Amino acid sequence: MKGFSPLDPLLHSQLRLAVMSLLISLESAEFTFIKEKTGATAGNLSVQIDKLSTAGYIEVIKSFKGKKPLTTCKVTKAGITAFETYVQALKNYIE
Amino acid sequence: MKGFSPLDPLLHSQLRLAVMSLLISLESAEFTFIKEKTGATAGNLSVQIDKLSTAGYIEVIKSFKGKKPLTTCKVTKAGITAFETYVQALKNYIE
DNA sequence: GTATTTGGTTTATAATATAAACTAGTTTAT
DNA sequence: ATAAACTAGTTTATATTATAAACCAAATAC
Repeated sequence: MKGFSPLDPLLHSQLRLAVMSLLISLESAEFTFIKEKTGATAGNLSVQIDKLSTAGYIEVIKSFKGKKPLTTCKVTKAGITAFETYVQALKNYIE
Repeated sequence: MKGFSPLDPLLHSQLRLAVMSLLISLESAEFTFIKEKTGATAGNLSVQIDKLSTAGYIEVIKSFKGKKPLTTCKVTKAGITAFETYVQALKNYIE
């Protein structure tokens, strides 16, 4: 019978999962790009990126593109591992 | 690029997803059985079953086993469809 | 009889997600 | 040069969700 191992609550969120999914396939991405691709509001995205960053799942790099502030996100080793673990756990639920 | 179609919030919950997963493979199951398999507390399970039932994803049948109350859950057609849709959407995030 | 267990439900609290309001600075138009 | 509108976010407040604690009624065990 199935195991139903716990699902990392940090990843079990539509927006955070989408962000991680994007970052894993792209290595790194800009805030505005992620915002577009996910359709999230800036506020929500800012909060969720902060959570992923605090958890050490992503790295947030603040710089400037010309004179405008630029926030770039990059997935970390820990983030990739967590994502893979989450996906494996999920499979117990959906297969 | 990936689509990130929305994930049915009713199914995007660890416990409710586990309940649906169980019911889909077993057709129907008793409250106590689901409680054991999922490791949920009775209170939490009661609430989540109620939500799935209100949504029409499961049918809840109340009867008696001898003299004790017996709650049996059965997945509905709508529930199966919703689950399948959820799984397809999820694949955009995790593949 | 009374204490405990079974099979739950209801209600309260904690956690999360989301949106609205705000900050700081830039570009554009007048 | 200054006001209006835009970019790129952050902070804070609110709504929603998840979870747990407290409760209830009946049955069984002592």
